Amino acid sequence: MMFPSTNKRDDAFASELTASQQKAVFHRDGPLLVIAGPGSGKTRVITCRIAALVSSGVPAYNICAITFTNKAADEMRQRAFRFAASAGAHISTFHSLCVRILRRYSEVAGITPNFSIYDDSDQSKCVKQAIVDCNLNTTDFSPARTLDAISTLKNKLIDADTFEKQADDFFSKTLSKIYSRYQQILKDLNAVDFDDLLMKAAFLLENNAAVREELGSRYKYLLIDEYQDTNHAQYRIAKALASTHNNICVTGDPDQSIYRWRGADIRNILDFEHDWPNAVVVRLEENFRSAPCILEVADRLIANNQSRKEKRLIATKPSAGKVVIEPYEDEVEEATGVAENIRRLVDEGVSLSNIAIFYRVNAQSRAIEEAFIRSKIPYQIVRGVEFYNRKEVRDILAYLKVIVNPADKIALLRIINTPARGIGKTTIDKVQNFASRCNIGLYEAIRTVSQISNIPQPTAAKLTAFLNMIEGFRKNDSGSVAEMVERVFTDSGLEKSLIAEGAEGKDAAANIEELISAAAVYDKQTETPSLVDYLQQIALFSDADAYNASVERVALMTLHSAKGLEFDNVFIVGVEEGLLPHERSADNENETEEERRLFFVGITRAKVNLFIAFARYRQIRGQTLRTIPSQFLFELGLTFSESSQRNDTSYLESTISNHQSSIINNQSSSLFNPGDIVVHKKFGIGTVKEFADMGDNSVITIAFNAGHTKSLMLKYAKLMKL
DNA sequence: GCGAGTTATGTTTTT
DNA sequence: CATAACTCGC
Repeated sequence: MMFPSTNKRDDAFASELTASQQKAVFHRDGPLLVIAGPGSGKTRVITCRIAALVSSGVPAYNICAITFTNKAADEMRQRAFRFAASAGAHISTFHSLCVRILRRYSEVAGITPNFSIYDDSDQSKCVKQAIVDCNLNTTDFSPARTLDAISTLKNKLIDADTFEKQADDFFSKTLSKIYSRYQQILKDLNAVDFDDLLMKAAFLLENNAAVREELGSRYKYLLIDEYQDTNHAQYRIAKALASTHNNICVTGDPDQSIYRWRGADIRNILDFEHDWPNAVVVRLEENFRSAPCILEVADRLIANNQSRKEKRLIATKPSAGKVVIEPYEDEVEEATGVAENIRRLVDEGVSLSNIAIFYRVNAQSRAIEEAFIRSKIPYQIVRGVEFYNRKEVRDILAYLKVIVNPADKIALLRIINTPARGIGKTTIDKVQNFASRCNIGLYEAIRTVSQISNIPQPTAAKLTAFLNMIEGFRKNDSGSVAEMVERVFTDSGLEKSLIAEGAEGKDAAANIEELISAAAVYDKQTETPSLVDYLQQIALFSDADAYNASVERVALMTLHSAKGLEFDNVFIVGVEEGLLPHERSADNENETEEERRLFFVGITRAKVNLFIAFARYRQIRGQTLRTIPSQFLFELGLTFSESSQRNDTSYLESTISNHQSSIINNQSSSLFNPGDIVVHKKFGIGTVKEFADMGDNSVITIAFNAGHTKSLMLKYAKLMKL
């Protein structure tokens, strides 16, 4: 059988395709479910499948592959398109596909194609407004929780009208009001949030047969990777797209489902056979990635999940590599230890690009970074959205948004006086009042500023000048995004104001230069570049998209971003109760199981060596806290010391031994005894020197590890005993 | 209208 | 602790 070549690695791989892999790759028509463990080559199977379909006569144009991140899409495109005939297949994420569909069928979808895509800070502003508009206050209705509830509804494809009908209790009724108002606000601003993209596309496909059939015959073969992490909206989109041809192929691993909190519904993959009765099921349980010892611990760990179908990980690699659990005293030593391990690996000839550090929360990256800077280890933090969240970048993007979509009031308010041009709060309020009285948008109101009676002439002139500037940008849109960014930067006065700021502004200006280069890359890579398309694309960027595998740097990322990647050497840090599993999932068994899957995902990224680290003390939000090793560590079936080898407990023992006699004498007669280790909210950890139990008036003397000794009134001191 | 300084507040993971 | 929101003086 001739096998289409995709890339070198795939060639080698193809010549030794297992029987199951062949079955999946060469399956032609009808539904196909690939249940595939980590490292089983499931993404490669999809890539090969695209090529196989093409070589069996299916035009690439008729193939649509959906990946989890833009990065994964890029990679798949690159590999699939090595087999030239595959070029033209549509490969993207669900969200990007929806943007494309909504733009193409904007009229039917009831949306203007230049819509803004709102990120969570924009969303938060809109929902706050919605809450206020409903005569509620944001203390009773927390914007974050409200947004969460709305997001959950949208992911289930329950729109505001439907929810209004089913809301029966007070809370639901209130939420329903906010939801409706929030949607109205978004509509007025010609904006959508992430969930709207899916919801609107799903409704469009379901309610409009013509669109559904047109897209169904365009995408005759639908392939979806990471299917275990799709939500209900994505499920319905997939179902609608595949309803005419039934050629749907999904791959996934229920054990790697880590986005339930975001609406991912594991039933999508579990019920696939039920949904598509004649589905062919292929299981890929062989693992071609990791050393047997790594798979062994992964297997033992995941076996602790109750709600799971048993699945084995079959090792195919020869024995090599190791798994170690390393205890450290605190997060600084942990980071230093990781750095030392890396130095050792480098001495053995390991390339930095073969090393990754995973952590549960982004805040953990700081200690690691500091250690790497000290040890001069080059690293890259995989946080793509961070760049686009910088103030100066957001400012420029807000200009672009207004140029594309003047109805975008959030963006307009951001730039109307940035840089300062004499349009202050009072003026803006006046224009806003006028706008709402006339029932027009803010931008339109500025256009008719002469009609606003109480704005003084000089201020009106400033508003008009601002408007003319934006209109000027709009008229001179050549299509090149880089050119536009550059023009906006200089003509808006932002460049000037940054230069005036001095050193800090210089950094900011450098970031804009970077933005211009990035835009230039976009211009070059896109067939018909446009500002609208550019803005809608970058709105969908994720952290994982920033990972650059080709640079000689250690990669630092969250466990979530690690999905789909692999490294020879993996470090997972902070494996402690409260962090992994995260404290917010402690009271819920389902959530604890998801945390376990997250750890499982992290572990199975490692090809050769796996280093798992935890610290006995950790600074969390400025407080040093005593930690407990994660329950997951004990589930790995390895032996490990619970105290750090380096310092052992000397740090504690030295303080305790000074007071040993008093401990014995006093027994535990009172609340606190000399020698007790306590934590103070502000001063951190310390040792009790003296304690006189006088009920409400007790005074306690503590020698804090920070160096000072303090006597505190017990009733105010809020101490925690360790 | 502007910006510095202060105070409140919220803290997981992300398309 | 880190950032956002807010106050107050210029």
